[in-house]
Parts: sequence; structure tokens; C-alpha cells
Amino acid sequence: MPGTPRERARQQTVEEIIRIGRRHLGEVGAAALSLRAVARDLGVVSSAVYRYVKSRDELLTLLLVDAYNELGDEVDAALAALRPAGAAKDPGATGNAGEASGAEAGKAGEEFYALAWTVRHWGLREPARYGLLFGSPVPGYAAPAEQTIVPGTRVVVALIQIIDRAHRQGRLAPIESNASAGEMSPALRENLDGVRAEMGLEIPEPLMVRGVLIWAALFGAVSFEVFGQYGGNTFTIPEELFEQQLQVLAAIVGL
Amino acid sequence: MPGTPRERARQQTVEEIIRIGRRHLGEVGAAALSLRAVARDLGVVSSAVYRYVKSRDELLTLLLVDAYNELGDEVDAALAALRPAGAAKDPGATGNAGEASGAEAGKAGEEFYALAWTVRHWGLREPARYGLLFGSPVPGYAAPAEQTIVPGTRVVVALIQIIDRAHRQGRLAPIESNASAGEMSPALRENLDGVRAEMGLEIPEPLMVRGVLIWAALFGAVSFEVFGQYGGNTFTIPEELFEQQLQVLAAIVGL
DNA sequence: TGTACATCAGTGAACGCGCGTTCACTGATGTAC
DNA sequence: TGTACATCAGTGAACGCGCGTTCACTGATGTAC
Repeated sequence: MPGTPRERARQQTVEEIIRIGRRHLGEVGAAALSLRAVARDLGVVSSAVYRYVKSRDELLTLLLVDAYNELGDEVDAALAALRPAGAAKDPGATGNAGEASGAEAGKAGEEFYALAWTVRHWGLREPARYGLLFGSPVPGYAAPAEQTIVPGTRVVVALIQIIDRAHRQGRLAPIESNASAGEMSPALRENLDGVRAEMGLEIPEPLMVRGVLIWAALFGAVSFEVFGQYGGNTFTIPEELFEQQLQVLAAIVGL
Repeated sequence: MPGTPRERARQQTVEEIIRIGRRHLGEVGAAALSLRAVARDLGVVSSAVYRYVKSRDELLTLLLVDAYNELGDEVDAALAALRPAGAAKDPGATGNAGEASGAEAGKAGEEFYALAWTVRHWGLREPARYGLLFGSPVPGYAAPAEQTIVPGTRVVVALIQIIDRAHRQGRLAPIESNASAGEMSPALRENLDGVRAEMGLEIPEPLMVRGVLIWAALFGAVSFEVFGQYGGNTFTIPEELFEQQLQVLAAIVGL
């Protein structure tokens, strides 16, 4: 709605370019994405695309941000769907019968499961775009950090905050100390302190390590499925393996 | 040494092609790997390469197998280095588990750590080849299963066997049952039974799930590092984060 | 209000490049008698 | 032993393709007076 007709037309064209690029990405992969092919589908001569996009690399950056945000939006939506409509922060008034503490612990776990399943679904639905975000880097292309960091960290941030929130509310089961908690190096402690301060967290360092681990593990499991690392016929219903793995992962942080 | 001089010359040329391809892979990535460039470096006209390799796809397959085997060899070597020289196979077969259980449990853990660190080192040393194996698939290329499955499963097989061996010798700490052990679906059970029979394992299903999970988690963590998913300056000494994560992973299976 | 000018989208040709693959060929190296 | 023939490595030209990017240009759409 804002801007002159010309500006609106321009923005619509940019959006169409992104839409076409998205489709090409899915069909052909990031490495083979081509401005000329996008121009063809846009119904325009190849040089015309340069009115809207400075170079192929810039288009890749647009698609990268687009994909990160789509994934981030879906994760946010899945988490929001767990909160009863109208509830500001802490539920409890919404009539869930039975053991309150069990239901609440289940709630924090549910958030993790919702996040994880959303990542998995998105990855399997959009394998090439997933590969652009989490697979091998595109040869000759380096993502510009300024435009990429914020959308690129939405999922981790959401995950860590699930854990932090559950921790503040005392809903995390105590972690089995594997006798290594005291051995963390000062350098790593400092790094983690930095992250904690930046994000305003309360969880202790060992929980942060475990949070990062289940993040990496989640994407490791999803990547194996998306990239076909499990042999084709080893697991007939891979969802069930994933579900089992999630339960083990949740237990790692006491969810 | 076998074969006629001509055959030996031929084999040497094939090996040189693989060596050059390996280098190109590292410099330019799998998607941009080109037969013509390999021919140039071989000092030969482009069509000559077709005497040795049927197509670009066949070269990719050779490089895939080559990389899988290099990683597999390094893992095997790292594990072999843990066994005292001259020891045949299973020295502890006579049930002396009670005696030095602490030291032996440490031994099984060491094997896992050795495997994991080897994977990490190889991945960071050979990021493009790591990406070929565990990153996004190369557009337009499908690895032929017959040549790829065996070398491609060496690391998982080694990992699962570490766990199975430790289990047989009673060196695994009992797993905290997160009350989900009974909920495994029959379909998943069947899949796992199939794998267990094929590999001649003794570990129960929940341990197999956990084994697959720490496999996926290990590669998830390594992929994040190799592909630069952790921001550049978040962790100053990523080795320490990795070490902490490994300890948590080891605990998952009771190592 | 109409008119003069500026802005912008899109054109078409071109530059220079690289790719995979085929094909008829030249010579050198091996083999059989 | 030498000679005739077969095998094979490597050549060079060609086919047909696609790519990113630049540049001078044509017209249409907007803006200022």
C-alpha cells in the first residue's frame, strides 16, 4: 500500500523474482541457480533482471534470507499454536485437568517437539532450500553476515529460549551430572557467558552446552533424512525413529 | 605390480585423475567439478579423459568412494591405535568385567572419542569432500548405491560396533529409562531387528536408537562447524565446546 | 491546463567464458606367427 | 628373428549448450512548472 504505483510495481516484480528463484532453487539447487533462467521465467530479457537485483549473489542472499524467515515463521507459528488464544504468558488458568506439574512439564516438552517437527517438515518439504541453509556452502558465494545473522539464528534462539523459560519456571528435570560439569574450560565459560548476557538468559553453562548440542543433533538428524543418508529402506517409517530420538534429546536438557 | 606395463600405466593415470579430482573438489566444490579442468591439469586434451572415465558422473562416484574410504581408514586407524600392539580381538572375553570396570569403561569411551575427533578433524581438513559426503546432494547427480553403500556406512558401523562390544562386555552404564522404552512401535522394532540381525548385534532396540542418534548428532555438530553455522566469533575455542558435547553424547548410550 | 523534461523498465546485441560429449584420426606400443 | 596385425592413448575439431555482465538504445510513465 505504500509508495507510488511505480514503486509498488517494482516491489511486485522483486517479489516475483524471489518467487521464481525459490522455485528454481527447489528444482535445480543453489549451485545451478541462474539469473538468465529466472529472467526467462519472468518473461523478460536477461539483462532486465539487473534493474532489480545487482548480481546473482544478491539474488542468492535474498533467497537465503527468504528461506530462513519462512522456516523461522513456521517455527514461531507452531509455538504460538501451543499457547491458548489470548493468554499473555503463563497459562494455568486454561482448564487442563489433572496434575498441574506434569502438564506443565509436558508443555515445555511440547514446545521442543513442535519446534523439532516443524524443522523436519520444512526440511523435507523444501530439501533444496534446506540444503542452501544447512548444507554445503555454495561454491564462490559467501553470505553477507549483516543480512543473514538475524534470520539465520531464529531457530536456535527459539530453542534456547524454550529451555530458558522452562528453567526459570522450575520445569526442567535435574540433569544427570556426568561428573564433567566442573571440567569446563574458562574460555568456553566466557563464550557462554557472553551469549547468556546477550540473550538475557538464566540457564547455567552446562545447560547451554546441552542446548547447543540438541540444536546440532536435531539438524543432524533432519539433514540425514533430507540428504538421504539413511539408506532408502532401512527405516520404513522414519517418523517413528525421529520421535524416539526427540525423546532422548529432550531428556538431555531435562525437558 | 600386477599386470602388463600398459595396465600399470593405465592404473597410474586413473589414480592421477582421482588425485587431481580430489584437489579440484577441495578448491571448487562438487557442483563445479569439471572433466575439462581435470584434463587440463592432467596435461591432456579433454576428450582423452574419456579413455579412463565414462562420464563426469563416474568421476564423482570415484571421488565419493575415495572420500568415504579415506574417512573410514582414518577412523579405523584411530581405533586401532587404541588397542595395544599385538592384541588380537577381544581380550576380555573371559568375564573379568568386575575387576577393572572403571578403566574398561574408559576404554570404550575412548573409542567413541577417537572416532568422533577423527571425523571432526577430517571434516575440517577436507571441507569440500566432507560436503560431498554429508552436505547437500550434487544437483543432477545420484550416487549409485552398489558402489557407495559399503564405504558409506563404515563410520556408522564402527560406531554401532563400539557400543555393541561395550554392551557385550557389560561396560555400559545403565540407561536412564525416560519412561518411553515401552512405547516403541512394532514397525520401528522390526526395522531395528533387521539391522541387528544383519550386523550380528546384541544391543537392545533402545540402545540402537541412541546409537543412531549420537551418530546423527556427531555429524550435526561437525557439519555446523565445517559449514560455518556457528557464527564466526561465538566460540573462540570450538574444540572445547565439541569436547563437552561429546561427553554428553557418550552418556546417552552409557559410555 | 498543457507542455517540457527526467526517470525508469525493458530491449537486443555483444563479450568472453566454460562445459560435456562425440568422432574420425594418428602413432606408438604390444602380440602372434 | 623379423614381420603383419591388433590394441590402445591421445589429438583436434566440432556440436550445441548455458552462463554473468555490460552497454547504448527505445518508449512509456511520471513530475514540475
